[in-house]
Amino acid sequence: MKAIEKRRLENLSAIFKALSHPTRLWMVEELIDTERCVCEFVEASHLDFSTVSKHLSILKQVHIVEDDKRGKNVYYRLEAQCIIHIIDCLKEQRINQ
Amino acid sequence: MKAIEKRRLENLSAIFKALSHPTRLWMVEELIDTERCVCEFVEASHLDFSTVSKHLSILKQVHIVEDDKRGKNVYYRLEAQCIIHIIDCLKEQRINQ
DNA sequence: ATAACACTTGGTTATATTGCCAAATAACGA
DNA sequence: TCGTTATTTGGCAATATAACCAAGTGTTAT
Repeated sequence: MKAIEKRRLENLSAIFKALSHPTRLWMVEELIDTERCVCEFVEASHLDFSTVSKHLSILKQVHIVEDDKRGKNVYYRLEAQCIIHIIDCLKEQRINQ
Repeated sequence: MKAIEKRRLENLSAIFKALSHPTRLWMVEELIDTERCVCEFVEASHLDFSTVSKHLSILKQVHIVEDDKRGKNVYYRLEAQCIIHIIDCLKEQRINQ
């Protein structure tokens, strides 16, 4: 396999990897209709601030979300709108227990 | 968070997790227009037979692929057709290096 | 039967991921 | 300025993942 093809597969799989954790998937769904600051995720999830921040940075790294700082807060919103369709599409999918 | 909601997110994230490895993504793309037996993936990837088999079983568990045995070979094909659109959709996606 | 082939499964080791805590940074208010 | 709040970063321990090898299963060919 060529190096460029390997790189393409690594990049694409990184996006799926970002979505492969229940918490991050929940975050993405939360961001579908509104932006949220980190503290809102912390409050709703009961996870540590650092944990939430790291999850969001993984989503940000692959451009699924984008952020901006306003005052003391950092607000996150969905950047990759196509994620909405993808999640919808996969909701049909069966899983073996 | 309710248990049923937790389960839903775990199931959905399992699908993304299955797609989150370059080798498995490559396999899925290979299966878009044709079925393939395990040995074809082994030959093309230079990975161990057991490694290839395990990757395929992860894809099978979440119903992305299905298989059937004919003679000595096990043939895999794409079960979740919507994966094609998903991969197309994400090809547009940027990644930070 | 038994040998060969095409897998799958179990075991082990190396590496990656996830969670928390503690410390660093940055903005705001007193 | 100093303290408080909001967030990020670094470090560590527990767990999960991925690779290989070896052994097991099932089918075909001799």
